[in-house]
Amino acid sequence: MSLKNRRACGLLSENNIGETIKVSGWVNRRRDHGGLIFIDLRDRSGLLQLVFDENFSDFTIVEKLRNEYVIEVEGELRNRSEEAINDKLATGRIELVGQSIKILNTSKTPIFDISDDTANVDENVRLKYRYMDLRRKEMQDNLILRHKVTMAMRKFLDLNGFLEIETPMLGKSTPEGARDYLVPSRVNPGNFFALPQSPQIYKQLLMASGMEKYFQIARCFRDEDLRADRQPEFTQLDIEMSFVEKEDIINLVTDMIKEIFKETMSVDLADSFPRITYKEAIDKYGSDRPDLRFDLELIDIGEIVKDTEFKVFQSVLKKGGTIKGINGKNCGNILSRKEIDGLTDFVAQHGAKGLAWIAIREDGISSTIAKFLSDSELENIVKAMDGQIGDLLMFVADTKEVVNNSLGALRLELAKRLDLIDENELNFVWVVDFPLFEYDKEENRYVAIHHMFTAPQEQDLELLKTNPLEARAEAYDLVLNGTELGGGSIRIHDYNRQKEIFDLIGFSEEEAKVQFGYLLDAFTYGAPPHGGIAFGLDRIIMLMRKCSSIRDVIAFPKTQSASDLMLGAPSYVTEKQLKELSIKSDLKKDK
RNA sequence: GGCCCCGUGGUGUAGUGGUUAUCACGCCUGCCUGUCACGCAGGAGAUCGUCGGUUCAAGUCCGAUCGGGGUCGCCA
Repeated sequence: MSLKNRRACGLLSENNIGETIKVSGWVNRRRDHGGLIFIDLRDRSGLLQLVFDENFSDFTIVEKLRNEYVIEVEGELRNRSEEAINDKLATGRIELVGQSIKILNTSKTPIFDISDDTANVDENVRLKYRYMDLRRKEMQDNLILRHKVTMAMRKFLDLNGFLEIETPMLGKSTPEGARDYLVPSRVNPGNFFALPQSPQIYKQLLMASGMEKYFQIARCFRDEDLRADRQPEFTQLDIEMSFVEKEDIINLVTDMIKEIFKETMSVDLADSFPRITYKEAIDKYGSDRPDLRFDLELIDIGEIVKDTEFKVFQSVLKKGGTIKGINGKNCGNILSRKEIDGLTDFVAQHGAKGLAWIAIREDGISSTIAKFLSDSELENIVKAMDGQIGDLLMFVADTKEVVNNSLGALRLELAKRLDLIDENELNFVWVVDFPLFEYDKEENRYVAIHHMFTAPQEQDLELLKTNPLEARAEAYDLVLNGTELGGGSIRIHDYNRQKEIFDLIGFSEEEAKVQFGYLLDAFTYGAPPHGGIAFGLDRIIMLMRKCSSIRDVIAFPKTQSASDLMLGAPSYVTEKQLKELSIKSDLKKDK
């Protein structure tokens, strides 16, 4: 029997009844009735029930089959009898009667159950035996969707005139941004390449090259600590276009996202996504990636208590801080005193020194701070926050940053506890009008919020000279359910403008030339106006598949300590290798 | 670097300082011709992550360490 003419298990149907068919795959499960054995055969397309009875010439081979053996079987496809139909299976109305069988490979007893849909196996084990984990249907579906999404992206962008262009992995370390992964250069001792944190500069140079419309499904590397949605290497859909304005890019990628959801999940999204300014997002939700599936808005009560006697509020306001509250609807009834104390610990993780609260009860107000506030202040606060009986009003008074961070996080936490989130909703929002800079107190200078090639908004150009922190950028982020899917900007394409920005973030002319001379040069040879965006592919797939970590949509991900449990990477290398690279380690080797 | 959680047969788990360390699935042997989480009978399988401490006695308490996860910092 040759491997040719193999059919896909999951694609067979009643249309194939009576045909002699060859299938091959893995033994998903066997049911041995003595003189009759059923095998659920699994291949990538699905499951098919095979039947063998004791009259079959190679029945002794069938008796030896175990889970995950790889077999090839030829036989006749037939209808199951009425009572034997299994509605849970796509191929539940048919079965293959085995007429010949060959064991292509045996398998040790699987470490965990491949046929079980639930991934309730320790992630350690799954990662060490990743090739087994990836046999599970859930994981196959994740990678299949990922494939479909990238295909849809390529198709959409191709139809819109984009060129897919590869850029180098071995590039140059640049200041700002994340920590680089470095690669030593053997032929240039003491010199290092950096793996790209993103193809940002390359794609701008491609615009200077006249490519006009570029995209790449690009691997990016950042040597920072890991999270559920952060891996040291991850994939971006990277896009850049010439002769465009912000609206062109927003419109294009809105259409692309719609197309992707339609084509891969048959989901119809709205024609356009709502927009929110950065300022409004921070003011109302305490985050630049607000989850708008629920309300729980932050309310500033600074104005109400501006003349308060309450020392804590007084001193915060005097120092230019902020006092905001959030109304935990009905929380007064739901949360115990202990749980409320727990929320205090929760906001403390985000820097808040305390969580003041006012519980509105049937019999009046219960509060940690009521005694420090006047009746009218109290009344106005309750009114401003629409406090009803049963509500729990919670407040943080601190610097603007701490207030927004802690209440933004509390908002999400409350939504979870109060079960306010509709898991099936797809809430897209564009966040626009980001500031160009923020102030870094440690380094005592401005730093770019997006990156230093982002163009300022036309009407804010004057502010660059007077009050740079007020200047807004021509930048935009696309947020889905509180996760930043992607972000981009219109770039600077003018030599002097770019120098001005470098100057503001404290780059000397000298330094700018050394670091980015080639880019500045490019601007002097007719670089077109351009802009673009980049999307986190892993995050998109994670959200589409409702996974809790991008590890589940990456074939071979790394653990939180950035290691690969299957390969045992990273690992020590030989002294000879290091020597060739002119590298010395100051760590004691323990092997 | 900080905080929090987890680590017990192959897998998932139970386990008030004193048990022969619980149960389910899986595995092995035998039986079984319509199952699909097949069934029935029997069996094997655990240095309780590692090291140290407290104690007459530690899976259990304490400390350290290793591994995994969540999160803050960090991630333009």
